[in-house]
Amino acid sequence: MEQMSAKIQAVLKQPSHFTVEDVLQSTRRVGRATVFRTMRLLLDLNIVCRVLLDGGNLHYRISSRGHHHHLVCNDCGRVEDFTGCDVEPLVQALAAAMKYEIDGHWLEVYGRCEACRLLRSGRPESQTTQVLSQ
Amino acid sequence: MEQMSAKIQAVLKQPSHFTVEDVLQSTRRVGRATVFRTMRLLLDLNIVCRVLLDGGNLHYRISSRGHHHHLVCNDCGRVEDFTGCDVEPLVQALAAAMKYEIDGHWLEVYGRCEACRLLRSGRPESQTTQVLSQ
DNA sequence: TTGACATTGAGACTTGGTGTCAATACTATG
DNA sequence: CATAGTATTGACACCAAGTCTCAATGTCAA
Repeated sequence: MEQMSAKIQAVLKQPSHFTVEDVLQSTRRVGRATVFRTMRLLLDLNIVCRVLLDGGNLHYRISSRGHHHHLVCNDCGRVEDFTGCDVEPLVQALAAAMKYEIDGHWLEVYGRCEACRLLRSGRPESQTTQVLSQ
Repeated sequence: MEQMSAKIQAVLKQPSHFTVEDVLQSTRRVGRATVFRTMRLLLDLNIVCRVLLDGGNLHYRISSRGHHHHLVCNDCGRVEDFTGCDVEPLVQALAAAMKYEIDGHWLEVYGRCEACRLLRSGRPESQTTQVLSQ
């Protein structure tokens, strides 16, 4: 269990968000299974979380601990956490209306960050603006 | 393109939510590729949508057309659409705060429906109550 | 009839993830 | 220190979901 810290260090050095494949690339000599095992562990420990990118790909991301959501820039891929989410009252109302007991929810918001918006004027065209949830 | 209607009929006869594998089971003699192609088409046409189940599995579901979200019962797997979602103001506030231009969002809510809640007293134990987004 | 084009199914391939298992590393404990 | 017992590892086979390719078949219009 102490051995693992090296790998964990490597994982934590990853940029904003990444796939297991990215981790494998950057830390040679670590087995796939080990990386997946480590990711599962880190997920359980709330040290990383998963981001559902527009288009449906799941990436990993160093988590800001605790319940939060993601704001994803579809152009540059940047991901921001936001914690001050006011979905709770909404979810509570829903629970009451539908007579559900709510365990949790999952919210991702997609758009374009300021930098990308400013750059956009002179850009060829944004590839995919189609949103998953439609 | 007219040929496809038979397959589409078969797909539309599926229960609440389903996987491509389910479709393959129920409509013998249709190729995997064809089912995936058809699903993609139906997604584009907003005739089906995808549901992210707790645990991370993506299922398909006949869509109630237009923007909506899902309320998923983790016990029986029942899925309810809800359209009157008031996420918009929240998303707008977020957009302003973060200076993002918002394209869309994805929201799933997980819990236990009334029927399952009533049944629960005499039940062994609910297997996984761990929620994706944590 | 025939040629152009669309649609299909088989099957290879990719990606993300799990399960198995023998080999190695670590940790007592005598 | 030797060594038995347990944990962790990496290689590899496997699985599920989805895409790509391609030859075969179907459809349609001239």
